[in-house]
Amino acid sequence: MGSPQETTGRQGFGPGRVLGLITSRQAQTRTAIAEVTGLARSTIVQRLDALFEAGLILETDERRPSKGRPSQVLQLNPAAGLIVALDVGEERTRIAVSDLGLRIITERIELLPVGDGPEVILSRITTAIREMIQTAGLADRPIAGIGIGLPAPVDYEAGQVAGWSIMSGWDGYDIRSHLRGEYEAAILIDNDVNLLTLAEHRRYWPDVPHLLYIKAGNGIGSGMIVDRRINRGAQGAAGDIGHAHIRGYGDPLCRCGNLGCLEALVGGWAIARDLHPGQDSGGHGAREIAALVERGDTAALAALRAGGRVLGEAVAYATSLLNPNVIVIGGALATAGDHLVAGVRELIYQRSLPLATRQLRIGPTRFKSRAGIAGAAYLVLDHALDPDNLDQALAQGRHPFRVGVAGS
Amino acid sequence: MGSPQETTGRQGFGPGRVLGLITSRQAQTRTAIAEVTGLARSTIVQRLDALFEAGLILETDERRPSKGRPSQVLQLNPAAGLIVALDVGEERTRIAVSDLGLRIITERIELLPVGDGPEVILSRITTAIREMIQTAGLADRPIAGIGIGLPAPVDYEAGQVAGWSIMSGWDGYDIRSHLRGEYEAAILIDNDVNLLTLAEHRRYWPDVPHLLYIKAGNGIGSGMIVDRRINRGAQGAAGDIGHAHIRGYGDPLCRCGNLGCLEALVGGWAIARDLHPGQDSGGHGAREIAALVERGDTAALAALRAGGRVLGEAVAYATSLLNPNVIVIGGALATAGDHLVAGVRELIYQRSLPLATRQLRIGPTRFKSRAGIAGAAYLVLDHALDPDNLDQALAQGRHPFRVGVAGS
DNA sequence: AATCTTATGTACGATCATCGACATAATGCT
DNA sequence: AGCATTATGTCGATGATCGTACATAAGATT
Repeated sequence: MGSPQETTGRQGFGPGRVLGLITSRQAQTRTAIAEVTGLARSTIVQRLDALFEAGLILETDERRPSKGRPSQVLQLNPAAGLIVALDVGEERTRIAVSDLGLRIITERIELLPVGDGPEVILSRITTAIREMIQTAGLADRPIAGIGIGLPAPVDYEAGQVAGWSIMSGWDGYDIRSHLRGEYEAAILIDNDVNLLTLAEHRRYWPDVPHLLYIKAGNGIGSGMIVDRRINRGAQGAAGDIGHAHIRGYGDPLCRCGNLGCLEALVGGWAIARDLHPGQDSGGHGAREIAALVERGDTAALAALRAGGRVLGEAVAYATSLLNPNVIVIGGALATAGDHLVAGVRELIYQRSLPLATRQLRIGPTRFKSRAGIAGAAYLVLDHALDPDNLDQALAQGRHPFRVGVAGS
Repeated sequence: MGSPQETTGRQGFGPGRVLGLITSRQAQTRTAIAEVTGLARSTIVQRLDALFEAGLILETDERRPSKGRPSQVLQLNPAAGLIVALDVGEERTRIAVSDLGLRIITERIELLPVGDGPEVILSRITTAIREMIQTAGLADRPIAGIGIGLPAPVDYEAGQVAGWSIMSGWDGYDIRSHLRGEYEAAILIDNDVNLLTLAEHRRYWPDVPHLLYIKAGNGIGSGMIVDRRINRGAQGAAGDIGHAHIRGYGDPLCRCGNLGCLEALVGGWAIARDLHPGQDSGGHGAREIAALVERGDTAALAALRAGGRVLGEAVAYATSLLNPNVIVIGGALATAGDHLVAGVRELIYQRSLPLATRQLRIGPTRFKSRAGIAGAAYLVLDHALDPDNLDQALAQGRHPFRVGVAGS
């Protein structure tokens, strides 16, 4: 006991990192934290005092029994702040307000066609948020941040839509400035698939360093966790494989104007198109397929399985390139029975290298309909609880959730 | 001047990070460092004293002129330690000893078939290193680390070959333990293509966050820098695209036993096979092609260009997935004229999304034959100069290059 | 019920990092 | 040559941080 030089090596354990130990459940009692950090317990008490004073932590009812006095379990104070999570879709936007424990307090879905442009949409969203917070009687709680998922490539640093997409009129629009007038919280904007990926990772695979997420809905997209962090790529376009060209399946016309895109082969609209040529599914092929599978339509079922194999080609290649620990498949097509996932699995195990597949786990997402919102919330949480941000704010006596500089 | 709250926010500027400012050329004089860090100049002098004492930095002859007393430019002391870099190939191993400025002091190439197994090879390498250091009169200099590139998937943390490859008999062999008896320096082992990627990034594109490297030689491999760091994947197999299946080119037999691998289409041996069916190039197709192109052989030239287009399909898909800033193409095929690169470029600009390609730069590597060694050296340098390692060592009064715990 | 064991609260002193001030050095400018 | 200007060297004061020591709390054990 008390062997020398047993420090954790790395110094610099500010309040932020201590909070990190608590939220990550690595150490939740005072003595445990002292042991893990190697710091004196008195020092830890100092850190915790700062966190108590800022209202960031609470003592739980729970006590860990021991042979002596039981220890008090500490916890992030869920009521320390609100998280506003937005999942912006092509036609509908899901708005949720949750606490720091990611428990949703209010939720609403607004019909807002993104084509109406950012001014209109953002104003209506702002109104909705204000109403929701008022109605729920939460007006006094500080907002830890606003997380927004958009169906477009996003320049995460700049907080702007980064290029061509369904969101015409949004490209380059300064979303943060628009909302900054209303809120002085951090505003974090990301691509929707990235947020699905983040949610999946944080919720179900937090210990895994590399995860590949495939969204198979009406369109096809992907996101990836590399070394425990989202990879957004140079322009925020990483994961945009929907319009990658896939040889050998007859190059059908894609809605982007090119031929033979992955999406034109296995996107929901494409599978619907192949199931009953001539008819127009009205752009909601994925939902239609899901409905058919529900009814046990064998043609739809076979189409999904075949689509899975085509998708599997693309995923197999991505597997060779990225060598993930886990592949998660989401989107309307993935959750319509196990058929798409089965097709993908089939091809991956057939195609990829044994080394890369030996320990690879492939499966459908376990989220129902709130994955996007969860991702947006995790984004905010990760930012709000970031040790550097926190320590800086606490050192300056500033409230940790009030935005510091011009920063994100 | 002296506006309040102008601190760099992040505290914890130990000697390690100060050294980082110097080596990265962000701030090379005492006053400049003080400005950048926001710390008092006297504090910086303390940090520098520690670095001087450890022999890690030097004052250059260079002085930055100003209106008053010119400032002293500081520099990493290249003679503070030796870097041993090993580029292990299938038949030959290149061994280099360099200083911390990455200037090669001695170099040698040994004929060592990896098939002889780790015991034999490593023993002969050890002998060679000892001879080289003795002959060059460097026996008194500490070794900052030994960097090893292997033509196989490598578990970087464990320092072991991770799966099937040409290196039969190496799988799971504990390379570090073998060398640990001889040296007490850090021993860092990585896949050879990862080291090519690292070298390319550090030497030519240090400011770019995302880089994709393609090695087109006899085999095909790749490596990637994601957020300024190498992505090695779950089992160290990231980038292994040589045996990914590519549809639509007739599925020729690959040397791995499968059909239609990328390597079987555009690997050096495959192109040579197509140029003169029936003959056996003796396994050195890439060199043969390079020689033919040198002589102006039009058939070889056309084959290379066509190969570039096929390779381009794979690279285009990787581009969509990763959205890199830069793609560098290396290997014997890439440096044989511009034909392969031209073919790749052609396909990428045709296939990939405009957003991802608008600012994308694609080109051949500028390295000649020492890229592998450079990568191994950078690996060691990054480790030896890692702020956390350094600060810990200095705090303990330990020499920074003597290995601390059992660690890497 | 008394005792043991472990967690927690609090206070004081030692240590360390950091800073500000003053002295000195080296060049450009007049 | 002398002055202005900027870089650097050095030292003591300050303040935060940390650890030890002692006191108290709460349950387990006997």
